Amino acid sequence: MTAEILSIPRAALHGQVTHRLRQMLVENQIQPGAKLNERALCEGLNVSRTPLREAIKTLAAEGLVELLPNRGAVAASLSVDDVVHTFEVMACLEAQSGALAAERVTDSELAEIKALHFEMMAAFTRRDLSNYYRLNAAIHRAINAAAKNPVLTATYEQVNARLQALRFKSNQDEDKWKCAVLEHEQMIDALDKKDAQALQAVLLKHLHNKRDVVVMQLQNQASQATDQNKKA
Amino acid sequence: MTAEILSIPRAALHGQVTHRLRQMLVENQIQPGAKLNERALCEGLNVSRTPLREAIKTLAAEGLVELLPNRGAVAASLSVDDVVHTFEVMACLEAQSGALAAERVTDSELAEIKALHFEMMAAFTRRDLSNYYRLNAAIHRAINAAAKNPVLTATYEQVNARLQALRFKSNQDEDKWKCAVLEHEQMIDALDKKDAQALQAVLLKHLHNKRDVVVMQLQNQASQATDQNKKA
DNA sequence: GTGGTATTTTTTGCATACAAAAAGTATTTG
DNA sequence: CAAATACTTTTTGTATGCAAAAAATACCAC
Repeated sequence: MTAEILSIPRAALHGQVTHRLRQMLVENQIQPGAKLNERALCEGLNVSRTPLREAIKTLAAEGLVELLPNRGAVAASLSVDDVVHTFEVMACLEAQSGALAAERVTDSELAEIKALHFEMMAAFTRRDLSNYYRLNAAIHRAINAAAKNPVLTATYEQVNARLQALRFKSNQDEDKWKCAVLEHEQMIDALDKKDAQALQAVLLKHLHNKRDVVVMQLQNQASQATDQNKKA
Repeated sequence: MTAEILSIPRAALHGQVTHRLRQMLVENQIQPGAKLNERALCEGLNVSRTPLREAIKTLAAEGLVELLPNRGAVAASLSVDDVVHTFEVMACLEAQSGALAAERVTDSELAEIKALHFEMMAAFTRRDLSNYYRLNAAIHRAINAAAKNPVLTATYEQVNARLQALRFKSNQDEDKWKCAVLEHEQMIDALDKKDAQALQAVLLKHLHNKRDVVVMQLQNQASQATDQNKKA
C-alpha cells in the first residue's frame, strides 16, 4: 500500500519549489511585477536558496518570471501588446490542437468532453463564473490532450500559463459570454463530426474573441487605475 | 569605445554557461542521450557547480536536457515519434509566422529575405550543404522576425532548438532538395505579394516535406546502426 | 567462472559561507 | 534645507562543504 510512496520517497526539492512557485504566480498570490525576494521565499517555503534559485531559473525559462541582472527576479507582467502577441501564438496552438483532435479523438474522450460541456452549460446557466472558467479551461485542455501530441501539450501549457495570471473577478460582457458559449457548442459539434477544418475555424474565432475580451478588461483596469491616481 | 563593455562588466555566469551548454547541445558537441557530468562540465567551463546546475535547470525547461531524479541530466534524444510531434508544432508556428509576416513585413526586411534567398540558391547550385542549411535557417528566422511577435519568436526558437541537434552529414535526396528549393521560391513569391494564405499554405507543405526527409534519414540511420550490430 | 553481496568511490542534491553589487541610511557641506 | 557623498545594511551571485543516493569495485560463496 505504501509501496508507491516508498518508491518516491520525496520528490526533488527544486521540483516541488518550482511547482509551488508556478502555482503562486498563475494564481496571482505573487502579483505581476512583484519582486521575488529570495530570503522571504526561502523562509516561506522552508528551503534553502539553492533549490529556490534553481526553481526561479526554470520559471524564467517558462516566461513566468523575468530575471534582472544582479537584481533578482520579478513576476512577469504582461502589457496589452504582450497579451495580443501571446494570443496570436495561442491561436495557432489551439487551432492545431483542434485539427489533430478531430482526427485522433477517441469515443471515450469525446464523451468526456461532451460531459464537461454540459457541466459548463450548467455553470453558465447559473452565471457561476468560477466554475465556468474552470470547466472552460478543462475542455480546452481535453481537446488538446485528444490531439495526442506531448510536444504540443507542453508548448500549449507553457504559453497558456502566462495568461492564467490575468484573473478577472468581474463578470464579462453578457453578449460576449453568450457568444463564447455558442462557439463552444460549435466546437463540440465539429469535434463530434470529426470536422478538423470546422473545429480549427471555430477555435480561431473563439480565441480571437477571447483576446478581445481580455484586452478590453485590461484596458478597463488600466483606466480605472488612472482614475484612482487622479483622485489621489 | 569601451563604455559598453564596461557597462556590462560581466554577464551573469549562469547565463554564460546556459548559452554555452545550449550551443554544445544543438551543435551535437554533447550527443543525444549523453550524460551531463557536473564535475566534468565544471572543469571544462571553469565554473563552480552552482551556476552550472542553474543552467541545466534552464535547459531542462527548454526541453534540451532531461532531468533524471538523483541521476543528473542527459542530453535530450528524440525518437521518431518525438520528431513527428515536434514538426506538428513547428508547422503551426511557421504557418502563423508566415501569415503574420505577410501582413507586417517591411520593404527592407523583404529585400533582405530575397537577398538571403539568392545566397541560398547559390549554395544550392554549388551543392554546398553546410551553407544551404545555414541560409535556409536564416530565411525561416527572418520570416519569423518579420511577424514582429516576440512571443512567437521565443516559442519558435525554443521548439526549433530541439530539432537542431538532428544534424545530417549525408546529402539528402536530390529530388526532395529541388522540391524544397521550389517551395522556397513560392514562399518568396507569396511574401512579395503579401499573400498570407499562400505563404501559410506553402510553409505547411514545406514543413510537411521537411518532416518526411528528417524521418527518412532518422530511419536510415537506425537501420544502419542495426546492420552494424548484426555484423558485430 | 558466475552470481550475489558488501564496501568503496563517485555523483548528485541541498545547505551554508563568502564576496560583490545594489539599496537604504546617515552625514556632511553648501 | 537640499544635494551630494560616505557608510551601513540588505540582497544577489558564486563557491564550497556535507549528506544521501547511485555507481563502481572488490569480495565471497558456489
